[in-house]
Amino acid sequence: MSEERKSLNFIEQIIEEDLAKGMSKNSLRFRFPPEPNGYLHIGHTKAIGISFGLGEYYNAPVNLRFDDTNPAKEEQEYVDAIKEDVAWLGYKWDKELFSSDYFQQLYDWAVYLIKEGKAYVDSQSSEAMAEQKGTPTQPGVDGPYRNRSVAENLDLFERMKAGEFEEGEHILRAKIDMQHPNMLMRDPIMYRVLKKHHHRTANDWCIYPMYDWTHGESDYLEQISHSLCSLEFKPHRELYDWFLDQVVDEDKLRPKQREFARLNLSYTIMSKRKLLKLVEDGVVNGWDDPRMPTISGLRRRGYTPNAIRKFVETVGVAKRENIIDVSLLEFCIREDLNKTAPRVMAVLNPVKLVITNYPEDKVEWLDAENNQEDESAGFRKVPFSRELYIEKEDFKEEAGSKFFRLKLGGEVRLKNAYIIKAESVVKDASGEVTEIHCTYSEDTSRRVKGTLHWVSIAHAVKAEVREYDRLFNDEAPDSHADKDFMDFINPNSLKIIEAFVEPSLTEAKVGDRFQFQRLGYFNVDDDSTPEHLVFNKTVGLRDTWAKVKPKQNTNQNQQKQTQQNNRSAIEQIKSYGKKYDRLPEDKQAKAKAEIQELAKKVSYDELEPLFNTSVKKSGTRIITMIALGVLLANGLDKNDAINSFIAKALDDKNALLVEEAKAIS
RNA sequence: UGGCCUAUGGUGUAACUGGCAACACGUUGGUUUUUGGUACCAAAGAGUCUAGGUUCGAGCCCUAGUAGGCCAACCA
Repeated sequence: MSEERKSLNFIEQIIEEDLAKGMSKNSLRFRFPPEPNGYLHIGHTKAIGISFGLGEYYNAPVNLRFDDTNPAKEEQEYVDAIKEDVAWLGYKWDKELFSSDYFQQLYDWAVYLIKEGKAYVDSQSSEAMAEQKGTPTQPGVDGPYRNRSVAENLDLFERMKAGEFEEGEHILRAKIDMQHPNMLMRDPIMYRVLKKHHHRTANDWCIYPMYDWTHGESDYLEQISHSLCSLEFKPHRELYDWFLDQVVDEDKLRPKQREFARLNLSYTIMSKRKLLKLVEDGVVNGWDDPRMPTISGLRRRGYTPNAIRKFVETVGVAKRENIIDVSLLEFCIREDLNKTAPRVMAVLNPVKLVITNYPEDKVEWLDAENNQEDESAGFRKVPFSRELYIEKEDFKEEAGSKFFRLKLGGEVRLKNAYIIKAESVVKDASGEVTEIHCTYSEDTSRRVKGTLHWVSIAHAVKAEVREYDRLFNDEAPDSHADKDFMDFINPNSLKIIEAFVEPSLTEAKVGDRFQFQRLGYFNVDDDSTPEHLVFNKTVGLRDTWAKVKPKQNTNQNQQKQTQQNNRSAIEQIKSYGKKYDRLPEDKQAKAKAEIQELAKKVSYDELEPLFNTSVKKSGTRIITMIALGVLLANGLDKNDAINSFIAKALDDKNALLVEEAKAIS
């Protein structure tokens, strides 16, 4: 019995340390603080997963706090959508709170700061203030209003609150240090006048606190123990702490801000602003378009909360910039759906197949297993008849032995039904195959290589299938300085197909998820009605055949292959270097002989760069030495570079290296 | 007067705090299979950004570089 040690990420380690230092487990408290100015996306699921995950792990409360300090951008619609998304992911928040709940407290504290001489009203234009602020490499200078009297500041601030001034006339700033190396500390703005309707406080306020002034104090008011946010807030931490210093009571818990790297996904964008543009420009059909990386988009696409939570868990938490491959997300949804999605048959790109020895008016209702991964899923009936549809892709008149599907004279199994043999084809004027004529045999026990899905033409139901491709053609569409992300939009991200599905699907409900056998996972779209079924392709099955196909009929690959085999001798020698000095003696001797053989094909110019190999990589230096020995034996003259390489090796700690160096010195 | 952060296979995250660089995805083989899916087995792929240093021993500690990121909204 050995204790499994779960490796902790750096945030969990911080918490464990705090706990070890005496913090009570009961005082652990987290929060997820979205601004209600847009829809949540896959990037947010990481932040959600971290804070709510910690809450579940430590059985600690997690607040859902809407950071609603900018009425110009925020709307109730977004509050509702965010709540729906977080709930859908399966997380339960302790309290639903709003930064606007604290407007009065924040105001009172601001007045206190003014009285303490730590805040003042500035009455310049934003341009003038920006100029005084300096740049990251240049210090700022004090503005003309910095030393207003407390009385004057108090009077002005009260009048700001009373609505006596227009937007932009005055602001309240903290008085810190205009020369501070951290620009956020150069007298940051605490309040601005905004004569806007707020979705919760309506017109009660016309001054609104800024993020920095609000966030830490809100965390403190809620007694959040660990305030987790993404890396770009790191520079804010100093200010977060400064603001906290002004108001904290020593007896109360003082929140800690810690930062993690945000999630980036290849081929997608994560900025609310850019996502909004896709919606506004009609590139997609709304925030919940199945191509969108929003949670609502993924939900509509057929993703499950389980899959998303698994994904977030798998990507981990660290501090380095990352771009996660979409294939990981796809793996997570396939893994979940494989276990849960009922299998059905649907043909997306049909060709007619006639079973000539099957009676014309006969129909059989055959048993089909709903999900072989789940015994409790049971069976259903599917109708079989003389005329079927199969996928065009599944038939070729002639094909090689690697093609497991139907070809003339060949046999395949029809899933849940019989084995058939293709006898002949009917073609139209252009030579296109319009019908495949087959014979069937009722003996299903025989082994045949391929199995095809199918639908009975007479019983098939027409359905609209929406197939999606990535929205962008570039791996990181918004990371190009010289190009706009809109330049990378994939014009073919949506393909609408008229498909034929088995009749059991007429009973499918909006949101139901299926595996269309051999094709992928599909769910019933919100637009679907019993009269007009609409499916979204969530994700395809893993398809190793698709990878094999392009390789055939090009010998480019073969050329590549031979190039690989001819992979320069020097490369092969280098690969020995990695392990050489760790090899057992007999294998080492063998490797040495091999290296000496290969070295005959190596030129000095190829070898010389290896002289600079770092001292640590002794293996590489040894194999270089061996190869060099061969070159010298074949008549190469020693030069300065060679001499110094050998000299250095003779002084090395590695005995093997010294030995090889001695042999040729 | 610049400050701060980061650097480990193709990708992401580990390495019990100085002791054989592991796990997952992906890739390549193979076995099983009424899904070219799933499951299972195996392999390839990293001397841990560079150069020094400390140490019996460094991915981890120290020094100096290099590269990338963040910070100059009355946004969050």
